[in-house]
Amino acid sequence: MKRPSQHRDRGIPDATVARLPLYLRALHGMAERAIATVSSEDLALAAGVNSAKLRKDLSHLGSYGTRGVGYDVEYLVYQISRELGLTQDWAVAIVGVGNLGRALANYGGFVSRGFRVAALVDADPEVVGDDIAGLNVEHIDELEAVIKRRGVSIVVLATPAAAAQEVCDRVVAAGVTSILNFAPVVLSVPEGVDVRKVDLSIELQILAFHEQRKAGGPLMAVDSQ
Amino acid sequence: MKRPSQHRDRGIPDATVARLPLYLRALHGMAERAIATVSSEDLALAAGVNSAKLRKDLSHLGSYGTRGVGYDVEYLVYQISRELGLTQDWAVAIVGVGNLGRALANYGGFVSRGFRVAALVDADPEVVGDDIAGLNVEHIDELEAVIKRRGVSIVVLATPAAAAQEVCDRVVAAGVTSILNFAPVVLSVPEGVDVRKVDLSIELQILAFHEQRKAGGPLMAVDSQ
DNA sequence: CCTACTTTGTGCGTCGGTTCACAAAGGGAT
DNA sequence: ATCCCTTTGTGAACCGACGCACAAAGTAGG
Repeated sequence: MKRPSQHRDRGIPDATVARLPLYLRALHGMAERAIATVSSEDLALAAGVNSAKLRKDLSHLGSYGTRGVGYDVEYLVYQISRELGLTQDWAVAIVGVGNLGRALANYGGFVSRGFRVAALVDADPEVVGDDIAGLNVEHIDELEAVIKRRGVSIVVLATPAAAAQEVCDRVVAAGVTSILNFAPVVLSVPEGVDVRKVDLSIELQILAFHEQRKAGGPLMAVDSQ
Repeated sequence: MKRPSQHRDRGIPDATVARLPLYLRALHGMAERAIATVSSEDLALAAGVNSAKLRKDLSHLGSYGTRGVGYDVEYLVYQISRELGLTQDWAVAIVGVGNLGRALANYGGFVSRGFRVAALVDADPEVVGDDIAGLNVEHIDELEAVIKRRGVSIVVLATPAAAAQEVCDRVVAAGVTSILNFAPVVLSVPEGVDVRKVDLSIELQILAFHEQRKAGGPLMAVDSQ
């Protein structure tokens, strides 16, 4: 009982998954401007990728396009959202309410994509109890209780580097299997737990590398200043 | 027709460049703990990569290890820093002093890697003139002047999405060729300008995709144990 | 000096991802 | 209905990255 048209089991490449949110963002913009259908060429342009790549990416979800016409914007938004799991509501906890944690709590981009900041947690008694972005900051001692009570399934780590691994261990022990880590440390987690890391200074260092190349050119003789 | 191959191939793969900051971070930690030499195995563990990959990455910079011994920590720190261009001082301007811009201005990870936040710029008269992280927020009208006066070579965009492209155009026109973009838009820039983007909600969406799979997505195909 | 041991540097098979190019599929006009 | 035009979906070549496995190169000890 094999369906030739169904190849959406396990087989979506990581590189494709990483681009789906990009397409989704471009599609949302088009939906707002009341664009009904879009060609792979135009969508690729809006998302900043090659059109062949876009078509191949979308083909992994199924055949949602119409040859000679393009893709229906609304329908594609729905299909990608469903594939990414954005049709459900995700409760996110932010641990570490420093400058970054605060910025994240106030960041509008989360809410608009099916993510709900359900809890803020910190260790500093100075900030525990504060109201930030309409949420009460809770104490780190309550971490496990908060996760269970609020049904948190994704944790954002915005703690100092030194505290990240310990907090990570605790949230994993509490059943969380998806972590977004802003602390500049390599977290070690058991099999089955997903960690994605964002390191702001790493991005700058990569830019610096290329900038240095550009500035120096083939002859790197201007370094004495 | 193939390009004549350079004797010294200065072309370091992008994947390698992206990992060098990771190695550097691990090495700094070791230097602080007074570790003099380190094997590829240990360093790879600390950086969270495969040891063969690490050795191959380092071999692109030169033969800085000693067989049977390992790598000299201090020396390797210097070599990687130099390769990344971190031995010089980079002046960074942050445009957009909202929650995120504020967090970035206060983020310690920049300064410790050779980056100096040299200017803060915003359009809101409410925040222009404020002191944040020891810096005076300047008005967007002064953008070009500030870039020139402070020798800014890297710009961090933390503006609303709607303003990002216009600011981008202006900083590019002012001679900046390296941009770190936090705004959720695809920037279009001329050839020769590097843009790296960080989109917080994209990372969450990727996590949600995998989380959905784990939880039992379209098919309840949960592995036993 | 010679032997035993450690660790680097890399050749090579493999794999995933990107891109090209085109046949297949649909719409619209006549 | 038939022809022409547009655009998708994909086979296949290409390209870079990954990781195994091993020879080369070094240390240490007798």
